Amino acid sequence: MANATTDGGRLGHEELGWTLGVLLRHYQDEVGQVLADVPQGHRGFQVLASVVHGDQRSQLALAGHLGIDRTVMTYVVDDLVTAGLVERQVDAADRRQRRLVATTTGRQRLAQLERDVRAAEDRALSSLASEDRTTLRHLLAAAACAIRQIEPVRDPCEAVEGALQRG
Amino acid sequence: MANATTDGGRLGHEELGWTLGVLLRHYQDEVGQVLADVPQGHRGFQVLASVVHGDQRSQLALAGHLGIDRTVMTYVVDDLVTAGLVERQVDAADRRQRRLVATTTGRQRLAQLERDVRAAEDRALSSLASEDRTTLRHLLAAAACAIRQIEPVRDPCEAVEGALQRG
DNA sequence: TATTGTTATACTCTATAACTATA
DNA sequence: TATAGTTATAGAGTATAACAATA
Repeated sequence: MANATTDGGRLGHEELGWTLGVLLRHYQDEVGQVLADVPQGHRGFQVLASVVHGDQRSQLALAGHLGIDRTVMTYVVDDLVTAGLVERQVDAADRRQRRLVATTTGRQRLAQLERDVRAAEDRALSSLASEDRTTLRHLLAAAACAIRQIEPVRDPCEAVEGALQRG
Repeated sequence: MANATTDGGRLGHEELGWTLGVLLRHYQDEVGQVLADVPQGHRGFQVLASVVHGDQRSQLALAGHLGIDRTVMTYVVDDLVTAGLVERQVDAADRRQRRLVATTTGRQRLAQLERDVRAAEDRALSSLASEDRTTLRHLLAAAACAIRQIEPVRDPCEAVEGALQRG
C-alpha cells in the first residue's frame, strides 16, 4: 500500500522544509535570549565555539564551515575582538591568512554559554523524550557532517574527553 | 564520566544551530533547483501545498503556520494567483478573511512538485540509511508539530490515504 | 595570476507603519 | 475598538565589487 516513505507523493507535516524551518525558528527564539549579549548573537557564538574548539584554521575556512560569507565573517570577528573574546594572529606559514585564537575570557565565556545553549536546545526539543532527543541530535549531526564532508564523531564521550584534554 | 548528553558542556558538531543550518542550506540548494520555476520558489511551494491540503483557513493562519509575515504572504499569494495556481475567495462567515483555494492547475502542479521535492529531500539526506531517514523525518515532524501545537500524525500511511480520499 | 581578508556599495529580504474593509 | 488584508516605506541582513597584502 501507499505510504509516506515510498509513494513519493504528499508530504504534509513531514516536509523537510517546513519541519526544519519551524525547528530552526523555535531554536533561534530560545537560544536568542541566551545569546542576546554576545556580539553578533548566534553567529558570534558559533564563531567563538569553532575558534575555541580549533575546528578551522582561517577566517575563510570558518566562513565555509558556518555557511556565511567571508565579508560577514570580517565584522563578526571584528566585534568578537572588540569584546576581547578572540584575537587575530597572522599565520606564519601563509601571511595572508588570519589564525583566530580565543582569549582566556573567550574560553571562559564560551564554557558558560555552551551550558546555557545546551539547556536552551533541550527546551526547544522538550516535547521529545530524552532518548528521542539524543537520536535526533545524532541523526542531524550525521547528516550535517556528511554534507560538510566531516568525519562524524562515532562516540561522543571520546570527542568530549579529547576536548577536555586539549582545553 | 562526562559525556555530550549529560554534562551540559561542549557541543561540537551536535550543536543544533549548526546542524539545522547546514541541513537547511543543503536542502534549499537541492530543492531550489526543483522549485526554480515556481512563483516565489520554496515559499510559493509551501503555500500551495498548505492550500491544497486544506490545512489553514485564512492567509493569516497560513502565515503563522509557515512562519512568515502577513505582508509577505500577500505578494506570495499574489504571484500564485497570477500564475493561476490558487484563487482568493472572500470568507462568507467573516468577510475580512480570504479563503485560498487551489485551481485544478494548482493541484496538478503540486502533485508533480511534491514528487520532485520528495526526491530532492532524499538526495539531501542521501548520506543516511533509508531507515535513518525515516526516523529523522518522524522526529523532526514530531518536534515541529509539538512546537506548532499540531496533533502529530501517528501513522503516516493513514494520513496519506486520508489525503488520497480527499483529493 | 590566484587567494585571503577588508571595505564600500548595492541588493534582497523582512519588518514596521499606515490604510481599507469588515467585525 | 479590534482584526484581516493590502500597500508603501524603512531597516536588517546579505551578496557583489573593488582593493591591499601575500603567495
